[in-house]
Amino acid sequence: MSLAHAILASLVEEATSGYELVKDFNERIACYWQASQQQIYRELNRLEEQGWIAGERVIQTDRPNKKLYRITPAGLQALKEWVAQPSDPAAIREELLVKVLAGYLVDPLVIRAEVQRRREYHQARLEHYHQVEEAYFQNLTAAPLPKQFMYRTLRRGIRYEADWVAWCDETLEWLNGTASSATPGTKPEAAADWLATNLG
Amino acid sequence: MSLAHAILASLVEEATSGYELVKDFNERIACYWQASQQQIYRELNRLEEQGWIAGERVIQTDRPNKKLYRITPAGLQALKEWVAQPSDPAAIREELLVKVLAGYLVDPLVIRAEVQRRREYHQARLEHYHQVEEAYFQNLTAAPLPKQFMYRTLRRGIRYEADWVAWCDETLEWLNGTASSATPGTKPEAAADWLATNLG
DNA sequence: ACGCACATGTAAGCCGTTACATGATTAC
DNA sequence: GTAATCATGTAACGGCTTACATGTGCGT
Repeated sequence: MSLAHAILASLVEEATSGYELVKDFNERIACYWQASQQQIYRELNRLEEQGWIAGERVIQTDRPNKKLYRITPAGLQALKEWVAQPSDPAAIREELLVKVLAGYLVDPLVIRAEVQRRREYHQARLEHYHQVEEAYFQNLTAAPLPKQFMYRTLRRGIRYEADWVAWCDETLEWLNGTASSATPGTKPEAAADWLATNLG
Repeated sequence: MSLAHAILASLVEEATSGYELVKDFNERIACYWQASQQQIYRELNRLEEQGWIAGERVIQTDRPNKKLYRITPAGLQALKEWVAQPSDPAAIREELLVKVLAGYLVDPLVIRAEVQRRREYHQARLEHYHQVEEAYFQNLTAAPLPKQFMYRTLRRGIRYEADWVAWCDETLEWLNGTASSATPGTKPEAAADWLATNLG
């Protein structure tokens, strides 16, 4: 039920329409929580039924009408209680790494192209985050608390993207060396030597 | 359908039982793909129905009987085709960062304790990965290709955990400064100045 | 007339989580 | 006897993905 709380957290400071929330999730929230348009509209309906948010129809003349949602006292209370509870790390399910693991089965050019593509993706996000950082988070010591907490989430996004770029770089470097000389479809030999190791 | 392919990739080099696969997923695969016991057994049944793997009952006297699964030629072909296709980055849904965003709503001690807890978690995983690295990935240039590709996935895990530790450290440092002087339940003021910014 | 930004929905199906369930063998 | 490891399942539920669907108002 964390999507609900991510929405609540976004509604604390100002009333927002579903359409605007979708944009927020695509833009500034995406670095730590992704949600689709369909998910968001459904969750808004649930939250309203539950009384944690209240929607208000706003008639607009220059645009289609919209519905503005505000967090209710009950919603704020629920959010605070949820924030105070411990949470587990997110599960990781990264297709690219499954493909890297099986990379010896295909033409090395395939993996190299894919890692290169990922590098460009993360590099673009990183540059965007840096622009946001420069434009909106300069005088942090003078900024209000919510903004300082928000900066912490941006820092996570920056680190995450930079780290991916660095992994792509070291992987590309390796691919340009050893792997380029290998023949595709190389017969796999026993390589899982570390199978016996366990996580405490 | 990537769990299926993660399983296929694990079965290429050797026949494995469901029980062993569960352990593999908890230990060496967890750094890029997490799956529960229930998921794995269900997926093994589906893969066998589809003809991508073949199971064989093995009678054991010193232990309960087990079922060994092998990848079939059709399964290997399917895996190769899947690996050759491009894949999107994984979706991130990190509860901790939603809580950090709303951190100004609660006692600063709550967030600090939670970030500290996360730091210890990632630090422990990092140390484990480093042990695996030293024990099993020393002579990489002489190692067979599959092992070298596998090392790339371990490197991703090492980087990921180290990056989290570093973010926790910089966040804790900040929390020990500014945030400790703030009163809990501070009234939120307009802080979402960067709402207008868009991701290309 | 057409495309774009704005604005909000429905529905099917798959995947993952949670809870429950059973049983064999070894070691203490 | 009882805990730990080995070994394999079933079932309900909820969340996420994918595809489809509708309509307004502005600018060119």
